Amino acid sequence: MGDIARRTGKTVRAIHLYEELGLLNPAVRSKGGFRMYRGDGVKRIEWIQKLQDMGFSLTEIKVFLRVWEESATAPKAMATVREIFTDKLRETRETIGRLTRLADELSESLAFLEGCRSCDQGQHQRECGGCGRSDHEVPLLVDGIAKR
Amino acid sequence: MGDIARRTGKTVRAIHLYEELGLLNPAVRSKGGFRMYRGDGVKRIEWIQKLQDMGFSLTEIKVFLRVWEESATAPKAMATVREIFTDKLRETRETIGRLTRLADELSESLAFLEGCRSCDQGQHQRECGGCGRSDHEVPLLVDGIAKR
DNA sequence: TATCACTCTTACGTAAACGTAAGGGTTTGA
DNA sequence: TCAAACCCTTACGTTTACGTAAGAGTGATA
Repeated sequence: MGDIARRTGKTVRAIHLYEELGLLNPAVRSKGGFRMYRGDGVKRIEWIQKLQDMGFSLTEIKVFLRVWEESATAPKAMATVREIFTDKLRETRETIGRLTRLADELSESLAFLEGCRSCDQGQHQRECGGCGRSDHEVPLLVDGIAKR
Repeated sequence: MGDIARRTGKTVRAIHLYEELGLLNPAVRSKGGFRMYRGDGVKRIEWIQKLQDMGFSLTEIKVFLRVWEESATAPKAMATVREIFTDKLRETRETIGRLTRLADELSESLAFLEGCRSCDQGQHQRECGGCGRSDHEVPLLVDGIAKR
């Protein structure tokens, strides 16, 4: 157990949870009741991890597996998987787009803040945003700070 | 109140929460005790929203504001802001990188799944992953499903 | 066989960001 | 002035993905 936990970077508790939720089939037990995992288990846990990274919740993963199990034939099963992955791919790309725009905003704000380097040491913080030192408008990310 | 809530897309409860947390200064009240907001308030809420989108928690935003308020001089205040934004920009780019890699994996998996279209209607789902129809290895995203 | 590190089950705890309900005033427009 | 639509405060509820503690058994090693 601790073995697989270390190898997957998950805690023992987390792995127990996955089993409780039905994401991971109960492992073979030693006579004493200890869980004994093999490669399959590790792969499944890494799979779960990847889906989590992509933004799937454990509940969604559960549904994923149920749908899979309920698909009788192979082509149907894989068609379902394709559908799920296609959706997630679109979603992931949207997220990347949003984050890219936010990164751009951050860059712009940082560029604006460069102008603050030439500000008087004596200026009080409350003057920020109203100094008129820059030609550009104060970006929302900066302006929002000074607002009450 | 409902007015500003609609305009920012937040719920009344959320805005109350921001005030409770000290992210939003208590608004001017009507004689009856109703909160009356103006442009500043809206801007602040939009600012909070943007930071949330970038992955700041409300607690982090709180710290952000406290640090700002404690910076006596304007140049110091803005230097702090630069630092926070620089960190977040790096972090955001890392996230974009991770998501991009995941999107690539999704694409690969989808490409692999294309091969499943030519699968026999009669094949049972349990055969999936072991059909040998593809030259490529089964990607983890697909292989993990069949693992127990 | 004694021991020490592990593991088991059970079950309550936690942080985030609100949701929701209760009981009771406030605005405003007809 | 009356009703409908809002808003106020207080406070408990909700979901997610585990964390943590308790009490007890297990495995491997010396």
